[in-house]
Amino acid sequence: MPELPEVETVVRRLRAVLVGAKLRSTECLDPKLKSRKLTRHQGEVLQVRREGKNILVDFSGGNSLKFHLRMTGNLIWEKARTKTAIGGAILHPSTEAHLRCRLNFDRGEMRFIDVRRFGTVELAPSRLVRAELPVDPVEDTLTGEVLQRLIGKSRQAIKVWLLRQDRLVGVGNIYASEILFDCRVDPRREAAALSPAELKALARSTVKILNKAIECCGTTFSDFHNPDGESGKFQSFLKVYQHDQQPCRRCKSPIKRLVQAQRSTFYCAKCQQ
DNA sequence: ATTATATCCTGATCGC
DNA sequence: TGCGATCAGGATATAA
Repeated sequence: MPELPEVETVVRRLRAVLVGAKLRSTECLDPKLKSRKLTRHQGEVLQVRREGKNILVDFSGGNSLKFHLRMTGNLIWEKARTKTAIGGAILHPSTEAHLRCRLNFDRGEMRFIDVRRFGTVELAPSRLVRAELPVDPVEDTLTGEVLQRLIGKSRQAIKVWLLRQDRLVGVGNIYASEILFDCRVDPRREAAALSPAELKALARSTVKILNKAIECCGTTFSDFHNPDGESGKFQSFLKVYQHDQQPCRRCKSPIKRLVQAQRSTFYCAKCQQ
């Protein structure tokens, strides 16, 4: 489930292989994605970057390909091979079944693979894509004061609020639970009711957990892989997510699961107040 | 204005 | 062995 760390992992790898590459053609296998604009697009890649959970591939000529992986999307890079008698790249059968889009570059092929087909790709002018953004929580610029301003008078539970991409981009369901465990804040607390000290701790934990996850190249539960097909490593550092009934790492009391806004939340009722 | 809910999809898993 | 029900969660459209 790609959240900010998984998307950042993809962006870093794609940047290394795509900058300077020339897009020759694009083939959409999923009719849901097919657009004339997209399939006619060509050009040289200037940059690959991330805005929240969006992946932006900037092209010469002022347009950008904008990908969103949603739940199960993967961007896989297949380096061009020397021509063989067989010719063309060989696809793993399970991969082929969920191949939605293939982008042919001069130096290889990028494949957009997505089991549940929630993911999106569109072509948009780069400058429009660069519209003003919500706060990106990777940098130390996320402070308690900033959180306080963003939260305002919101009465949503803090766990639900953390998932709001219109205020703070990048946090998803897995990291929201992990962040709140790290700073010992109860996920059911009303956002606007958190004290300045709690907001400071929340800001610090958010930056800390997301950066740690980026270092680990993300979390792989079932679907996520980087463009080289490798899994993330952060799943071994998860302390509450999917740890229902297991002893808390700090106090040994059983981790609880609850549902907020139709999403699972995991927390320790004793540690998190 | 904010907040809650239904929807988009498919595969894995579970109970019968 | 299979069959239907349920769950997984990012973001948006719609409802309240």
